[in-house]
Amino acid sequence: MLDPKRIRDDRNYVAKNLARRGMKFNLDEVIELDSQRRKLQSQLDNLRSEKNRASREIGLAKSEAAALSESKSRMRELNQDLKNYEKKLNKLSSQLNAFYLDFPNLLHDSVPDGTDESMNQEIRVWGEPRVFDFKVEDHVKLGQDLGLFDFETAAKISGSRFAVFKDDFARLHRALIQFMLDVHTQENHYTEYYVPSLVKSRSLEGTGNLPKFADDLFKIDSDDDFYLIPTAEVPLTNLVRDTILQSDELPKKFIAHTPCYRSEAGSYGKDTRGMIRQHQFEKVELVHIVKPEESYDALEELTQNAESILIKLGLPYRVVLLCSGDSSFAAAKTYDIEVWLPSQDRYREISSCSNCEAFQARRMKARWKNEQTGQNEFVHTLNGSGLAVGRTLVAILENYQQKDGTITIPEVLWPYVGNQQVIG
RNA sequence: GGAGAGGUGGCUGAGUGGCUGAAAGCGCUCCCCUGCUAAGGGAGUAUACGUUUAUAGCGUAUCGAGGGUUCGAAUCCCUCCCUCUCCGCCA
Repeated sequence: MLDPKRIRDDRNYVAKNLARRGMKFNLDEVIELDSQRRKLQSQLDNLRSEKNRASREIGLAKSEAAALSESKSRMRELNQDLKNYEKKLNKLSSQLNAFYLDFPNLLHDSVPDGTDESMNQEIRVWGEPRVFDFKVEDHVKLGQDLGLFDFETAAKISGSRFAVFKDDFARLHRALIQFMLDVHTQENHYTEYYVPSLVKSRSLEGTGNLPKFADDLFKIDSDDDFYLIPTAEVPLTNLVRDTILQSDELPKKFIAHTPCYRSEAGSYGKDTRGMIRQHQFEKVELVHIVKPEESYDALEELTQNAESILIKLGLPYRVVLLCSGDSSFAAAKTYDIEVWLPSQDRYREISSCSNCEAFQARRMKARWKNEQTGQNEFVHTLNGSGLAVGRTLVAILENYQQKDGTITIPEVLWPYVGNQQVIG
């Protein structure tokens, strides 16, 4: 959510910035509604003030019957007025709120203009894509030939966009999770959390997934208002919802491994083969809660933390800065990390690291006590994958494949798979 | 699922219809006193919105949430949510 004060005080900048995302937003209406709301509120406050004063007087002059009945009739009038004003105010407020929830975050000035993915800016490249002296296979063929992937059975059980791994792949998959958690907690100083995979809509509203992107989510069909999380960013960031943190508690660095569930509505035909795009996948998620002045340093740190996993695994990747049109709703600035996939002869997203500034914090009332100003101010929140486990597995299969169809396991994982060095 | 108890400020905990945004204690901050330490004295210490040059002042709202009774609700009534205890069931 944007700062309502900023919308009215700095409307030209806000309008220009929102336009960079390539969408139309009705600022004028919001500003008009907001000014109506404030006017109405102060009228209402005045009425309430009068009411409070009158009822205090009645309390003091309880015995004088004449004054009493006069006051009481005045009170009835007042109450009638109050009801009307309250009704109006509620209506206005919910209208306004709907607008506020609908606006995406303002983009940081360093974000390049652009309409789509093709206009993202390459920031750095790490590693050399391996040169193969044989025909490379994609992860699906590799896994199926080794008998360790089973998409048909997955489809039987759950339909399309699900996977079944077995044996060495199941173990490698688990090992990756363990490895990522260990690196981030031990070397990068994240605090590990175990969190719910089912969350209330309020939590999703806090991160910006609701109300706008309900179609991307799986909702539990019960009376409980539960959704499956699309990412651990949701429960992790909501750890600080409705709190006021002391300045010495910041920065906070959270990590959790969770399954992630996405409906992938609207992605029909995209990545239908294999396990690039699944309804369910595992992810290790990083979240930072920081003071505003530190958030852009934190974004660099977070991104490098995610990159460190790929470096250790020896997987070539690049970092791109998302352009205005490709940046997500809650983000002010996002770096995607893309890993090299030999079968596709290109880089594919494996992590997305975003600074949401105060956007999520304002929605979830996550604040800190700024001792300099004596004020409670909104924290900045950041999140990034560290990494998407399924896609990491894909990258390992493809980049470490050998001519005979077997897979070499990266050395850093050996301790996690009983020193196994080759699959197949 | 059955039975019961309860949700008040950073914490503990008073408060059953009227200057109660809320006693008291603890904690915390500042000041005073004391040679250090300990003890003591005083002041302050929720959040949001509106108004405002103002982190001054003023107004309003908030005692789990919503609704109702009343001139007036933390206090009475209803609904819901949550927590705890015991029993059952289950991972």
